[in-house]
Amino acid sequence: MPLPRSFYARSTLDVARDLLGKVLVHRVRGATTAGVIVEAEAYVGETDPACHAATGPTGRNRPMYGEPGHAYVYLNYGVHFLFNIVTEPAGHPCAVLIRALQPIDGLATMRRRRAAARGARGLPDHELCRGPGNLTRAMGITIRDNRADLCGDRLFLEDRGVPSGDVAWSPRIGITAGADRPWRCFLVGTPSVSGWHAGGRGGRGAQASRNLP
DNA sequence: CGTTCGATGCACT
DNA sequence: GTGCATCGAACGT
Repeated sequence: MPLPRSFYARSTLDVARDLLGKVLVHRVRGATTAGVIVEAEAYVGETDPACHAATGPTGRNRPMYGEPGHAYVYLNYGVHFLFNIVTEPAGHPCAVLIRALQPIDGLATMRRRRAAARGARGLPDHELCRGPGNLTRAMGITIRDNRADLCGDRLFLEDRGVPSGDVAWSPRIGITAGADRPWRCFLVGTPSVSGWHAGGRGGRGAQASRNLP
């Protein structure tokens, strides 16, 4: 059962944190894939220099200005689709980037898609949806899913009561502008989480906390 | 281990 | 024409 739109129509940082432990489900051509969200990043409106809305409304970022609970998907580096979830009431151009999943349904489909893309074969389960570009590939999410209503029955999120572990916040990965804002959150100790972990090498300031940054 | 770098498409200036 | 919210192969230490 999809999460209600009210779930998304809240503060982006709250939604990002609450998405951890929720399950992303994609049904396409009879194949279902699903995974638990273990890592996400908040992009918070026109005043956030890393947010696509920092330049004001454009053709690309238009979905962010619309109703919450919709997908914002775009092609990045000409290679990878990145999947975002639009948050906050319409008119507030905010979204949460999903960066990693713990796969739970359709592992064989995921493995086939990853292998078809780059010939990546024999991947361990925890690498199938590790990283924002990898998870869209494994889940079969493409530009066709841009603006999809996540309150429908094709691409949606649901609460399966997965026990959520400790949450940590850190700076966002792969950006330059706005790199000082600790708006990446993840479940500590989950092998599917991309990049560096709290307390991991580099010690780049991840804070273990259930609270907001 | 670590860092660099090419692939590849398109939105935006 | 410039610059990416990436990935992983290839190289250096």
